[in-house]
Amino acid sequence: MKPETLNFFDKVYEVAKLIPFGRVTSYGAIGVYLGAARSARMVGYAMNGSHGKDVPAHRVVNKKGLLTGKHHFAGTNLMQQLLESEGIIVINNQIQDLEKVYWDPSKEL
DNA sequence: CTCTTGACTGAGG
DNA sequence: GCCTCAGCCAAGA
Repeated sequence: MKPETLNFFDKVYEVAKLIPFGRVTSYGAIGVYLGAARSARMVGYAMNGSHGKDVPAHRVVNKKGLLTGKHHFAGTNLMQQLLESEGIIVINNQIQDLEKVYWDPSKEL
């Protein structure tokens, strides 16, 4: 693994791991923190490799608090249940009180 | 190098 | 509120 390869994907995992319990963030927010503000899609794409790692991908949602990535989880509502187990209310694939649970790495770190 | 694919986002109808 | 379009950028074929 060359140092140059230690970039996007790994950084995404690092940030994801730093998400506090009971909080969520958006792909775009992570992208901004990584210096790739326009690469929100890449963040999500990177999450594809988050499997097998201790990356809480369920804490990463789109900017509207919508669980757009839930289809990548095993069950139909696994992602939602994981979030609810952390005290986050999710209704119809959308996070409630998003402002209260939102965590922006570019501001919190 | 070119083309396709996205777990995105914002603007417009 | 819903749907569509366009811009964005990295990785893989």
